Amino acid sequence: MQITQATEYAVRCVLHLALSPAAQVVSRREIARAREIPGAFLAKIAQQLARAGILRIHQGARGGYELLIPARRLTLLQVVEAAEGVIALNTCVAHTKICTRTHRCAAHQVWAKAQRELRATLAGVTFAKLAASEGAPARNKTKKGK
Amino acid sequence: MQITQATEYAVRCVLHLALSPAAQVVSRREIARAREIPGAFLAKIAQQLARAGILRIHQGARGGYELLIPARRLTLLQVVEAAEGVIALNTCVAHTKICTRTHRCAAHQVWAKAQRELRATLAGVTFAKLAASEGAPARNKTKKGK
DNA sequence: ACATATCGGATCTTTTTAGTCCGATATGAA
DNA sequence: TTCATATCGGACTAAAAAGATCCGATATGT
Repeated sequence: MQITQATEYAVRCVLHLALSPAAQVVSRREIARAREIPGAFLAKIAQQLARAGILRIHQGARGGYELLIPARRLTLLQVVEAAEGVIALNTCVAHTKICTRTHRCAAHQVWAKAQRELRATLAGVTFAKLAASEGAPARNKTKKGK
Repeated sequence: MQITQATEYAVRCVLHLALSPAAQVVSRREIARAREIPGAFLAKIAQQLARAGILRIHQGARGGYELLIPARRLTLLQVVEAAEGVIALNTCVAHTKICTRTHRCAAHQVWAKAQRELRATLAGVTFAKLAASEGAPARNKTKKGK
């Protein structure tokens, strides 16, 4: 019932990229150091993010990671599900396929609803927003209109 | 990011009790058989539910489990957290204590919000409700007014 | 060509999950 | 008051997932 450490790292990594000048390649080493992520582990996580189309990996000298999706468009949900797989609170709501218990599982609807809400919440937060709240140390409410 | 099997079993067990005549003791064996739960495992889970005050365990001949909280009052959240521990999407929102990252963790607020919503959703569903939807096989929408 | 830097698969360790086992204990009934 | 029944509850085990690390292969800027 918790996100994994890898997901937490993925979020930190993408946030770091979102805070860097757009379309810039940032080395794994730098991200790992700045965000306190084990370097070798970050490499693995980045691969998943790359497969999901969230970032591009540049190999070779002066290589590193480049954010492919603009922070305004990139949601927390996308990153979480890239790292974690699609969110599913219970195995019975995991595969959209019909599970044999479905019809007699009273709680099924509830898991499904909770799952929808959770995904909606995460989908409602972009990395631009996160970056803003990180950039401005957020005294009390550093929010503008919306 | 998923509930455990133990939690799923706990829900099934309590639901079974909620569907039995009130204040009745139902044997572990019966519940295990009816709800497809490994008997020995159910014993462990029941202990947690008992510690949480959700049910009483009767030892000895003709022993078994008895629901202590009326189904109308008992929510899914109570059972889930009895089996799973308090829901926390991220370790940083787990202990209400201050984590060193909190102030620089932009996502913190989001996890906290998602967690609140999830708990609210589960708290909004009573076992009376679940029992009703199980009792009435729910054709399409067997819902009354609300 | 070569230093730099990531790839990506294999491997390892630790923790969690899922479940079993069994001597101890409690209880209803003969 | 004994005995069959039934759970207790802690110790134990197996399997899976999580969290990393390692390393030969590969790509690239200079």
